[in-house]
Amino acid sequence: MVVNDLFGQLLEVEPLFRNKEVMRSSYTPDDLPHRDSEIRALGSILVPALRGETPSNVFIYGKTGTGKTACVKYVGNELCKKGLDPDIDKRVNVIYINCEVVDTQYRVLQNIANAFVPADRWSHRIPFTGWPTDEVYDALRRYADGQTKDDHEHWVEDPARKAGEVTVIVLDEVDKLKGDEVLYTLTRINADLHNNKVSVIGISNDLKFTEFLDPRVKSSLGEESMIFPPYDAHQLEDILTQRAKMALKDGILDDGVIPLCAALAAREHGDARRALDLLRVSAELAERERKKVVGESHVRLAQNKIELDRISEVVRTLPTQSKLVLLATIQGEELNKEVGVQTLTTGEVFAIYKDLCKHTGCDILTQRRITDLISELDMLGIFTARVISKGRYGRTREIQMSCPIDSTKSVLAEDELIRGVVDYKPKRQNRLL
DNA sequence: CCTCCACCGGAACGTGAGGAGT
DNA sequence: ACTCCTCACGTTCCGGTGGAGG
Repeated sequence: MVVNDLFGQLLEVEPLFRNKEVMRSSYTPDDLPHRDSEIRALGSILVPALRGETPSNVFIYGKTGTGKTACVKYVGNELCKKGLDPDIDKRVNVIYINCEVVDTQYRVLQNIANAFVPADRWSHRIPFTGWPTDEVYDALRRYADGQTKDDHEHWVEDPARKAGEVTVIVLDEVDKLKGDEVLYTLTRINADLHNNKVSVIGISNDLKFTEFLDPRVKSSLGEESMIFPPYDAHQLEDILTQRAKMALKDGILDDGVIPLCAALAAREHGDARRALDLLRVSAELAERERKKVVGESHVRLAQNKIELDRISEVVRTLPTQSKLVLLATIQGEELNKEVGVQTLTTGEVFAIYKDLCKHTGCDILTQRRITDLISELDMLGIFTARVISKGRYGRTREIQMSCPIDSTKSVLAEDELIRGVVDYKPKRQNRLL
């Protein structure tokens, strides 16, 4: 049967959203609830920029979804705006780099330098490869110091800029950076500048990150440090209410929806991103059902969907050997269920795993290695493995799946190597007890 | 109280891929 | 083109261990 006017039909669905972008975590709202003190603190650290003095470098720490990035972006914007005020007239450059995307020394320097290149001078941009790193640094230094390239590619003082300008470089997720030389270079760049100043803001969700840093970097980056605490359920409610007002049409949320989203997200270390995702997915699900109102049931569904998507993604990107271990665990559990036993041990998983390797032609890793792979899968939350002692019968890990078996299997079946053995029936081991 | 199972998990080392320096 | 280094992934070796059963 041919579907008549497929998209026409789909478009007829009454949308519940007014503006979905607002619900994405990348969106920076004009008002950040419950972050006044952090915004004030950051503002007072950066305010010297408006007097042409160098603000201290700042290191910001906080778990995911605590508003670090949003606050920094917000304060950065305000800072730029205020600098344009004719009474003040101090240009401030705020350059934002996400180190998870831009993770090498070269690319960080290149990105920062290119932020100074005006749009009509596109050809002056530094290529993403090809230059020696120190030349990129030199270009960055000159740009930051108020120079620019003329039509003949010579460095000249930029007439549009004045001495005393401050550049704030924001390095989000600094812990993802490969090597700390960039940090060393950037925190010391002021020694090479004559007219202008640079200060660095590092953002991380890993508090231990600084332990591994070169002590010199550590002290200069940590001149000031800030910690963003997680939101509690009430604060999350306020955030959700504020965003929902902008993103969703009026009166489409049941009373319990926002508190429920907030409570669920608060349980997971007060992650606002998580709360917003929950609310957005809930509304999407309701919309797909062509409902006019989002109910608590949609939130529950959304939570399952998010968790399922996460697991699927993790399983999909697992290395082959880990997939085999996971499959062995699933099959061992199914086998045990038939017999009415509930504990699955490392030894059993390893035995089935060896069988699977033989059938697929994969190398068989040692049991020691498999122990580590089992720990990793445990950490990823795919199953739980805890060490127990069975007295006379030894000490081992007790492994139990903690995600839906059928959907996990179908994700595993996407792997060509494994597809042939997903429905393999392992032989029963001779087991005591 | 001691034994002894069946594995845990630390340490040291080997290997190959990929980057940086020269 | 060359070496050197680092890193991820695995192996080998081995001391360590909670508690049921004797």
